Amino acid sequence: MSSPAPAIVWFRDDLRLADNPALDAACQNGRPVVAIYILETGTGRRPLQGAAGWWLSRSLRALGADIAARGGRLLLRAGDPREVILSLTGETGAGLVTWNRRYDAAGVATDQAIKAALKDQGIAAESFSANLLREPWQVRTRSDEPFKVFSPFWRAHQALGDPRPALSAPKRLLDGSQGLASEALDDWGLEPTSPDWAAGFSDWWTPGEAGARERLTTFLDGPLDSYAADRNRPDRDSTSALSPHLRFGEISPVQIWHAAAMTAGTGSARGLDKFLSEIGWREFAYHLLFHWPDLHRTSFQPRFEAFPWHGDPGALRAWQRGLTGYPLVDAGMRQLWQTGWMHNRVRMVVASFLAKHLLIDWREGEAWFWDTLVDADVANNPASWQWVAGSGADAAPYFRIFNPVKQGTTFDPDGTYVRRWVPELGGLPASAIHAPWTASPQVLASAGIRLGETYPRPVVDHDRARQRALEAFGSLAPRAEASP
DNA sequence: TTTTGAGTTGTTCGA
DNA sequence: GTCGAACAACTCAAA
Repeated sequence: MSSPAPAIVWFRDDLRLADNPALDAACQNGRPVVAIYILETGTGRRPLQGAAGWWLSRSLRALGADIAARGGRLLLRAGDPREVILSLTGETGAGLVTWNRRYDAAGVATDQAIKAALKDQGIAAESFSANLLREPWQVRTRSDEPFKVFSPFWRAHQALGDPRPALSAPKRLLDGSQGLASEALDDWGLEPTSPDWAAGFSDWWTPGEAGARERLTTFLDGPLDSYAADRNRPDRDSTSALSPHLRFGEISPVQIWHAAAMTAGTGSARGLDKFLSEIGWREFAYHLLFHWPDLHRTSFQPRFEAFPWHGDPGALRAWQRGLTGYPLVDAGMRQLWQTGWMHNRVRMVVASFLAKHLLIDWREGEAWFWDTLVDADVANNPASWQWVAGSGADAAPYFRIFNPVKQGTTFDPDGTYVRRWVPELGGLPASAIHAPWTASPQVLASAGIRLGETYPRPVVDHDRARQRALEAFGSLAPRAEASP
């Protein structure tokens, strides 16, 4: 008896073997599997770059090893997926192609085109829900519209019941890739060489499915209990730090949901609810992206398209480099640069600082994060930036302007976080660490600090910047309907 | 159709 | 030091 025709499983933002419906479907009925990852060009999707490229490279390495350990092989090819997939079906005689869905407009359009082309050739194509708890079109208001406000969205989402059960990983894979060409990961140049700005990343991260699982376990066993309060403390390791693993699908929200619900004891109900609602915000961001596909380019509230942003290259550069003179802002921007990640509370502070203190277009900040975050996410990143800037769905009101000094004294009271990332301020006492310009000359001298030389003076004065922002934002026309 | 309650994460001021 | 109000109305989503 000859073996059945192979199935192609196309890995994208789902670099895992467990709870992978596309993989699961491909290897049913004893089918040989051809696993492929495509470095995509020509489809108009946002190019993956910078820090996320580093992560992708490491994650593909891990996935390739995991697949090999089960007897299979991960093919790597670069190009237009509409051509690569069709070429591969010709090379293999595959009768089935499977993948897990994505939700950005260019990705959806690409997938639809490929599905239609495969059907024309009599090849089955199946796509699956894998990377969200619910598909973005499943959650609707009573009047059958998409949601624009988080709380009712999340209530309606939860009212749909528990997510589907998680799938386990296939134990063995029948390799259908004999004789097929694969490119070499190193040739893709995803990891930097000179300068190697990612040199410190591997101190912090273990990309891949095993690393994701370990991170989840560590979080559930410890910080989850006090998550409701401690999640705001950048000086503590109190968040899950799962974002890059989720970004690349090394773990699924379905797996996280079940594991968290299973682990949480009665005492941590608040921590659990809060944690799951953060997963909910990710769901909401994808809901928004699916229904408002231009989310990263166009303000959700159209009136913001008329906002007089300041083009200020010097201030932008100071922000990017962590040289604004506000220690909490600078600590965050340097944590981002050195680790590819930033604590969520600090993300809000630095984003508010860019959009409100500096009046720089949120798109500049979104683009910088897109380049420097290992978790750069096509939905979360623009949705969160628009939320902070005030232009987004259910956004922060414009008069909510974070005071970087007050945020520092509240959420980093001892200055531990600032000292870790802005070492030149390390000698300051906690009373001055968030506002060095208020320290006496003696305190500065004994800490070895010369303002304007070893550490910058503030690029803007908080009170003046706040007034300026209130006036600028207050002059905006009233809100108009955002249309999908 | 109209009404109504609600709406992630803040800061400042003055009593 | 603490507390409530002001900041600004407006939209969303359900009843």
